[in-house]
Amino acid sequence: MNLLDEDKTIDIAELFKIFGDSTRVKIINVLLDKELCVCDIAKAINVSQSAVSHQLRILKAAKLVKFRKVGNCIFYALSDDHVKKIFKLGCEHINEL
Amino acid sequence: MNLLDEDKTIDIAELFKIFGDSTRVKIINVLLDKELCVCDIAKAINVSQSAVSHQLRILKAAKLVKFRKVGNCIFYALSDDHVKKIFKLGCEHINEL
DNA sequence: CTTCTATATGAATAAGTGTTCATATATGAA
DNA sequence: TTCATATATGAACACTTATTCATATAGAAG
Repeated sequence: MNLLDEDKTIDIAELFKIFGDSTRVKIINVLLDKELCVCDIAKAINVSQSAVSHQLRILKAAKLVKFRKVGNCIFYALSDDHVKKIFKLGCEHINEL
Repeated sequence: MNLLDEDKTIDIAELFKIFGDSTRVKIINVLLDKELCVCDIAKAINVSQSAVSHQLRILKAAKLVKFRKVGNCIFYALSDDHVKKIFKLGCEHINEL
C-alpha cells in the first residue's frame, strides 16, 4: 500500500500546508456553506482585509476556492466537496481527542 | 454549518500543519501498512536518522504515531485509522487534479 | 471627472520551522 | 566493563511564511 510516488510527496505536503494556517482555516470555515465577499470574510473572522486577501491568493492558487465578480465585489466559495471533506475529517479528528 | 468554535481553529491548523511537510508525509506513507523502526524509516525515505527522529518527535507529540520498544529498536506505527483517512483523502485530492 | 468603496499587491519585518552536526542516552553483545 | 548500534536532542543556520503598512487598481455613484 504505497500511495505515493516520490513525485507526489511534495504536492501532498503542499496541499496540507495550506490547511495548516489558522487564518486560512477560519476562511475555509466561514465558506463552508455560503459564498462571501472579501470584506465580509474579513469582518466574519476579524482579520484585516489585506491579510485575508493575501491568504485568499494562496487558497486560489491551490484551487481550493473559486470566485466570481459582482460589480465591485468578489465573492469567494470553496472549490468543491473535496475541500469540505478534508476539512471536516480534520475537525472530526480534533473533536475525538 | 459552523464546525469550529474559535478555540479549535488553532488545533485544526496545527493538525494539518503536521501533514504539511514532505519528510513527515514520507514517514506517514511508509507507515501506512506496517510498523518500522527509526533506522528503517530513514533508509526507506532516504533521510538522515536525525531528521527522521526530529520529525517522529513531532508526529508523536501530535499523537499521530504510536511506538513500541523492542530491545534496541523503537518501532513506530500510525496511531489509528483517522490518520490514514486524512492522508488518503489528501492523496485522492492530488490525484484528481 | 472625481470620489468612494472593494480588492490586490509589494516591501519589510518578525516569527516559525527543518536540517545538519555534534553529542548524549540507552540497550545488547563480548 | 567496554564496544557497537539505535535513538534522541540541543544549538546553529538557512529558509519560509504571515502580518502590517502603504499604495495601486478598478468599478460604481455622483
